[in-house]
Amino acid sequence: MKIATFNINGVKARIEALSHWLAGANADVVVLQEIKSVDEGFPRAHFEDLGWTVETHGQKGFNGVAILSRLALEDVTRGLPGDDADEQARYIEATVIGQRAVRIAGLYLPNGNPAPGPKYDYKLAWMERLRLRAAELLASEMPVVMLGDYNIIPEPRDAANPANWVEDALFLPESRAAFRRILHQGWTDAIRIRDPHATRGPFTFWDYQGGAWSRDDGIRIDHLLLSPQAADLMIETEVDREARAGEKPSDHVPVWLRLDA
DNA sequence: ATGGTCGTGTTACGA
Repeated sequence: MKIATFNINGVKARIEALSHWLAGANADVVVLQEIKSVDEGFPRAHFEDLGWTVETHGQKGFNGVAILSRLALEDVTRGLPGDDADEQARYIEATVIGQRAVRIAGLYLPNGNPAPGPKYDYKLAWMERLRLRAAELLASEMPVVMLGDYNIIPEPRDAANPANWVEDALFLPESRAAFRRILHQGWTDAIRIRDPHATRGPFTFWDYQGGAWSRDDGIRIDHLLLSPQAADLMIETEVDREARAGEKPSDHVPVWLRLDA
């Protein structure tokens, strides 16, 4: 089972780039972030005609997440538990039925800038809610893949120029500590453990501004976290870096893994 | 030193 995450930065603007990547990737499940669309505005029929089952959790203008799957989905839930007043569409879960059942959590973690401020407070509160949900997912003892745009640069080696990020919500010590607090529950950072001693990257995001892509001034903020039962099934994991060089690209690239499931 | 690029849905704001 091949499972991917892709922050597409607007599904309507990215139909061609996304369809092109899907045609070559041969993924079974894809979680999308920043669809920037309400559910009724998502080009559902386009992807259904290409053979995908589509589940969306959108809102007007910003944010929004979705799941595309070639395999059957069960028990789809929308929204991160823990705050009924939170109206931002950033979280969706489903169980994918392959050779085995795998629980998938697709997330778009708040950016949090500027920090300090209310947006940063919201980011940290959201991460605490994610920590509580992550603990429940681990307790299920299922293979679980919790993946998406975490808006967290875990370590200096995950940025080409870490000094540029020291006051940014993506890299502040409190943000990184909150991410580690979740990791240390027992999750595996798939891309990192593939190459534990890497000194640079691999990056998953390059800003549109200032020629960041051409200078390879990137950061690693899209992550795949695996429960122990999922980590035991991992075969390979990769960043599809070349997607950033295509026509009208997202500022993020897809990251994926293959499970023996 | 400054401003720089996208997408959405209007011409502001979030990233």
